[in-house]
Amino acid sequence: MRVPEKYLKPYDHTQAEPTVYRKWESSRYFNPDTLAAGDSDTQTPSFSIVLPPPNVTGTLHTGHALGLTIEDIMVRFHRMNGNKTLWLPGTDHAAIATQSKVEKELAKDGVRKHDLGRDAFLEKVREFAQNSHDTIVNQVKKMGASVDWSREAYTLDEQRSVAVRTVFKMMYEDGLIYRGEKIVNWDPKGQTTISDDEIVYQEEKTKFYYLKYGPFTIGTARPETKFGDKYVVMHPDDKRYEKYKHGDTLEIEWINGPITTTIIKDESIDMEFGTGVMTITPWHSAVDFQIAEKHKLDKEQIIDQYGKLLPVAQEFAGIKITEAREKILEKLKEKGLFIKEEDYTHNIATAERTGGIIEPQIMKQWFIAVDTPFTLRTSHLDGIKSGATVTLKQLMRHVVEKGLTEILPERFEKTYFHWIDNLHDWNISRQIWFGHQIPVWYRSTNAHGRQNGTPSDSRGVETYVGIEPPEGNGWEQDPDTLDTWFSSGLWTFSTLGWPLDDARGKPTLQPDGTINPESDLGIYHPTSVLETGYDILFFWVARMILMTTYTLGTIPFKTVYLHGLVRDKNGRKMSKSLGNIIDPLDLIETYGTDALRMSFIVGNGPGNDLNLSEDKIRAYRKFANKLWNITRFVLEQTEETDDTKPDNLSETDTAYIQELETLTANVTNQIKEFKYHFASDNLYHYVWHTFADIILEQEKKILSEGNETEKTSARYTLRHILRTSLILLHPFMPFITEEIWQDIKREDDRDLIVTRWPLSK
RNA sequence: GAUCCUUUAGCUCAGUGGUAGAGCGUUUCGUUGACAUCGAAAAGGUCGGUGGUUCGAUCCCACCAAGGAUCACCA
Repeated sequence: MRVPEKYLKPYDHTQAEPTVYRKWESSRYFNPDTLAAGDSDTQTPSFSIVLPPPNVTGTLHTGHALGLTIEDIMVRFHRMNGNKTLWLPGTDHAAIATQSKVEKELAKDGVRKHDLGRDAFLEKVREFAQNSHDTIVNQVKKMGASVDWSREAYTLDEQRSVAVRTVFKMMYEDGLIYRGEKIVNWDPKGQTTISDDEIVYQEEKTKFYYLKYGPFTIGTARPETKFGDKYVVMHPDDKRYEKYKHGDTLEIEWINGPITTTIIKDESIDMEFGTGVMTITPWHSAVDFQIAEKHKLDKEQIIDQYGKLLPVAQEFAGIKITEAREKILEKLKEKGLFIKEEDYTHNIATAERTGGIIEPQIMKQWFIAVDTPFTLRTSHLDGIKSGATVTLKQLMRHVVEKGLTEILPERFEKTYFHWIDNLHDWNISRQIWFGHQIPVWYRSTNAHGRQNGTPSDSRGVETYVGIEPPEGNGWEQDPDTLDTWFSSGLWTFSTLGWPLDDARGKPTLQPDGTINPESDLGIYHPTSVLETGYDILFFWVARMILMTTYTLGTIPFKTVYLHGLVRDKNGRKMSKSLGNIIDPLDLIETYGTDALRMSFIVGNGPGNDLNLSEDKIRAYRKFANKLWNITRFVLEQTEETDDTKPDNLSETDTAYIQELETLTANVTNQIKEFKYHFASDNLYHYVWHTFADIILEQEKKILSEGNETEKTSARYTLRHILRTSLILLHPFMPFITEEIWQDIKREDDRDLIVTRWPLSK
C-alpha cells in the first residue's frame, strides 16, 4: 500500500468533508431501515432522537450547531453499538416568529399584510419558509449530522396538521380545550394574544403618581387607564381605613366628573405599598381582574386593540395611551386631583417576537385547562392507571417526579416543577394568519335551524369541532390559528406518523386503537433522548410532556439533556444589536466541522453556557492535523502489514494495547453517562500526548533499530491503536476519521460510520 | 421578592474527600525527513471569604460577598 499523496500536505477539510457526507448519504447509512440489512442489529433496543426542529425564520446559529453536535455524538455512538438508530429531522413553522419576520421584510417595500390579503400573504410566508428550510437543511448537513432525511417532517405539513386537529378534538371532547372570555396578553403591535411564556419583562424607569380619589390617596403608574375606576380596594385589616366598610359607596369627583365608587376589602392588597389603597381596572390588569372576579364586580374596557382610548375617556377618546398620559395629568392637576409624583422602576411586559408592550385585555380566546380533572383514556405511565382522573398539571409533574423522564442536569428539574406550579391555563389561539387554523367551525342557527350533535350557544351559534370540515352550508372556520407550541408539543409522535401511517407507509394505530408495534411509533417511541437548549425547557419540553402523556399515555422521551447558550468569547449573548453573531458556516469554512465540534464539546459540561473562542477552535484544527500526520507516519511505516495480530507481541506493545483498552472502557462509560466533555478530552490527550508523543516515538526507534519480530509487533500496534482511535473519535470528529479510515481499513471492513464500537455486544 | 447557577493559573474553562489540570498566552532550549510545525522544559494558583463536619476539604454542610440566570410581580 502506498501512502496517498494527500497525506504529504496538511489536512484539507474543505476537500474531505463534503465528499465524506455525500458518501454516507448515498450509502443510506442514516436510515435505520437500509442499515438493518447487516450494519445494525435489529434485535438490540432502538435508539431514537427527534431533531429539535429549527424555526424556518432564516439560518442556523451557533446554538443549533452545538445541539447538532451533541445529538450527532449520541446517534453515531449508538449506531456503532448496533442499536437500531433513528435521528428524525424536521423544521418548525414557528407561527408568530416567521409571520413577523415576513411582515418586516414586506414593510421594507412599504407593503402591509392586509394589502395582500390572507391568501396572498400566506403565499409569501410559504416562499420565505421554503427558502429558510433549504438553507437550514444545507447547514445541518455541513455539521455532519447523520439524520434520516427520508423521514423529514415539518410542523405545518399535512401529516402533522392531522395530528394537530386530532389532538385538538380529543382535548375539546375531554373538556380540556375551551373557549372563554378571560384576561389575556394582548400584543398591540403584533395584533394577537400571546401566552404567558412568550412575555419578556423589561425594566422601565417611570413615574409613580399619587392622586386624590375622594377621601383617599391612590397610587398609580398608569393614570391613563383610570377613567372607569369605580371600585376602591384596601386590606380588611388596615386600621387607617377602618371606618370604611366593604360595599359602602361614595360620591366623588374624578377625571371626567362625579362618579359613584364602591369600597372593596381584599386581602391581596399590600398595606405597605403606596398608601395601601388602590383603584382597579379589571379589563387591563390580571390582578385587578382576579379581584373583580372574586367580588363579581363590573368590568369595563378602556383601551382598544390598537392602544387607543375608548369613548369612556370622553375628551381623551381616540388618543393613543402613550400620548394620553401627559394630557390626563394636566387635567388632574387643573382639577386639584394630582398630589405628587415619584421616580419608579418596574418591569413592563413585552412580546417576545414583536417587542410590543403587552396590554392585558379581556377577550374570547381558546385555552387549554391545566387544572381541570379529566379521565385519561390510556396510560402506560407507572403510577397512573388507564381511566384515572388526573389534571394535565399532575401528568406533567408525575413523569418527572417519578423519574420516568429524567432531566439532565438535574437542577433543571426544580426549575421545571416551579414552572408547573405557577402555570395558568394556556392561551392557544393567535390572531395571526400563519399557522394551524383552529379546527372549529361556527354557523348561525337562525339561518339554518339547529343540527343534531352540534352544541349551540345562547346567541344561536352552532359550534363544530372536527378533524375535517363539517358537511353542509353556512359553516365558517374560526379565523384564529394555534400557538406554534401546540404543534411542536406533538413532535415526538406526530413525526413518527401518529395517527395515520408512518414514513414507510405502515399504519401507526391498529384497528383496536393500540399502537402497531411494527410501525415507527411502535419501534422508536418513547424516544431515547431529547437534546435541546435549556432556554426552551418550558416552551417546548414541558409542552411535549403535556401533549404526549395526554394523547398516548406515555412519556415522549426517557432523558432530557439540556445544553447551554453559546456566547461570544467575552461571554456576551450573541445578538444583532451587538454585532457579535458568529455564523457557524464561517467557522466551518475556516476550521472544519470536526474542529468546531470538538471545541463545542471539550470542557463544556451539560447545561453550562459556552464562550466560543476561535483560539479554541484553532487548537482542535491543529489536533485534526496532528491526527492526519500520525496517519501519514503510520501508513509510511506499515506498508506491508496485513493487520493480523502477530504471535509475538512485545511486552511494551502489550502494555500499550492494555492502556488503550482502559481508555476505551473509560470513554465508553463516559459517553453512556452523557459526559462528553470527559470522553472528548481523554481522547484528545491520549491521541496527542500518549499515542503521538510517547508510543509513536518509541516505535520509531524500534522500526529503525529493532529486529524483525519487534518491528512486526510495532507495526501491528501502531495500526491497531490508530484504527481504534479513529473508531473512538468518530462520534466527535466524524469527517476526518472516516476520511482516514478509508486509507487504513481492511478489505472486509465497512465504512467507519457503521463500524462496530470495540466494546459493543 | 423566590429559586437556581457561577466564583480554580494572565485569559477562557475542566476537575477530584488525601500535597491542583487543559487550551490560549508568557519564558528557555531543541527539531525542522510524521507534523504550513512539533518536542522538551519553566514561570504562574493560600482552588471568593468565614465558620463547621472529617485523621484530612478546593471538593460535603452553614453563613457571607460578588457576578449571572430563571420565575413572579406592587396598583
